[in-house]
Amino acid sequence: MNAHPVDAEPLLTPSEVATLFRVDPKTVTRWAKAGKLSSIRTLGGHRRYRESEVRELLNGIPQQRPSDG
Amino acid sequence: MNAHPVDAEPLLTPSEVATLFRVDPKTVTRWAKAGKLSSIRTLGGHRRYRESEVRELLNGIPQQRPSDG
DNA sequence: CGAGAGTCGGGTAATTTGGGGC
DNA sequence: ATTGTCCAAATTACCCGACTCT
Repeated sequence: MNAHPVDAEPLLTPSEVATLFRVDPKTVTRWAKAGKLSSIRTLGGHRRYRESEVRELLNGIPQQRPSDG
Repeated sequence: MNAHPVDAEPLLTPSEVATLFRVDPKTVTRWAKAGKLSSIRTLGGHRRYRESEVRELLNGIPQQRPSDG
C-alpha cells in the first residue's frame, strides 16, 4: 500500500547501479564512500542512489545531442 | 527483490573483450584510445565496452547473421 | 515472528590503468 | 603502424559474518 503523490525521486539499489556499470555492488558502495556518487541512506543504514545521478555518470554528460558538433 | 525497471545495456570488461578477440587487454585499451571502440568508464577510471559493439566488430559489422558463408 | 535476498564492513588477490621500449 | 611485454599505482572482485529489507 504505497500511494502518496509526493515528490519521490526514482531511487536505485546498489545492485541496480552495479548492474548498470557492470561492477560489483560493493564497488558502488566504494564510490559512495569516496563521494563520487550521492547516496541516500535508509533508516537501517543501507544505501540508495538516484537514477538520474547514475544516468548522468553512465553517459558522462546527460545533455548529449545527436547534431552536436 | 527490487522492482526497478531499468534498462541496462550488456557491458563487457577489457579482459572479456580481449578474450573474444584473442588479444591482450592492453590492446583493447589501445583500440578504445584510438576511437575504434566505444568505451564507458567507471567512476574509478576502468573501461567497460558494449557487448553489442564488440559483437558487431567480431562479426564484421552486421548484428545478425542468419546464414554463414 | 519466520524466511529469503540483499547490503554492510574489513581484508586480500586479481584486474585495469598509463607510459616506455623492442 | 600494430601488438605483446615490463613496472608501479589505483581500482575492482571475492570471502566471511552480521544486519537490514521485503
